[in-house]
Amino acid sequence: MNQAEVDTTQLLKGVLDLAVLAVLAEADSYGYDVVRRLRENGLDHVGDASVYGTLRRLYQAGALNSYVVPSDEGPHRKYYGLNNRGRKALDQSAQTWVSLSKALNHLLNGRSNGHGK
Amino acid sequence: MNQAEVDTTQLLKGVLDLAVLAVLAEADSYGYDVVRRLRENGLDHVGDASVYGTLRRLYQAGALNSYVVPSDEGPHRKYYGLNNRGRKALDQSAQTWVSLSKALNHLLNGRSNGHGK
DNA sequence: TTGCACTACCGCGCAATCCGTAGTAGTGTC
DNA sequence: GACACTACTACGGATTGCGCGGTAGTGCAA
Repeated sequence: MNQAEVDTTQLLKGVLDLAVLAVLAEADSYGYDVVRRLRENGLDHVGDASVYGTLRRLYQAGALNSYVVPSDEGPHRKYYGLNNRGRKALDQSAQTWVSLSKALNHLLNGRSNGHGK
Repeated sequence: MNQAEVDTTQLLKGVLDLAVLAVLAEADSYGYDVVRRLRENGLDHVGDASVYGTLRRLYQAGALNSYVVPSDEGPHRKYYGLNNRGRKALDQSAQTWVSLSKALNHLLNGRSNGHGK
């Protein structure tokens, strides 16, 4: 409550889309698996519901196409994959990210840090 | 509306706190000036209301102290500065940021990009 | 005087989105 | 029948940035 630190949650807010897009760029995938890959890549605290939500949003935005694949070891899987729009979106988002990322790092380095205990 | 790109707005959501903290780490400042510095550093689209809000939130969270300085060329200025808590918060937030930033970049580089345009 | 621009700050309501919890459903195992 | 794992969905809650508009003080020009 009275913590002033930035919460991962808040950071994730703008970044999840990008992360999911990036994961899907590697290979088509379904929700459950996306969550796993995200976690393997350092996004530990991602809730599954967030990912499913993101997936659906991106799909509705026209960035993904999807197809259902019956699974041999569980329920069916709803695969998602990038389409043209998705790739463009990834490209743009990546740029936006990089530019903001640079700005932030610049600000953080502006600190005359180094006397850090 | 039907764009799938990441909006700067959403990215800012998690980052504004950090950015403001970083700016204040350089030197005490007041809202109007923080906005200016943020913009000079690449955070172009920051609304002033967002900054004032952030400042107040951080202050209420106990990360900042503030004092009013009468200005000779306009209204008074409400200065804000980092205190101990604020520095710690900045430190922690910066770490969180770096770690997420790394994860993201890792994901983005995972792309076999490079055939760019 | 009146009007305008600039500095400086604040309040309100909106919209977006991530989370936690819980629920549904299919399969396999004990 | 109970449980675990896979896979997806629904719902309400909380946070937070934004746009718009308002209040004030100063200085300049007409």
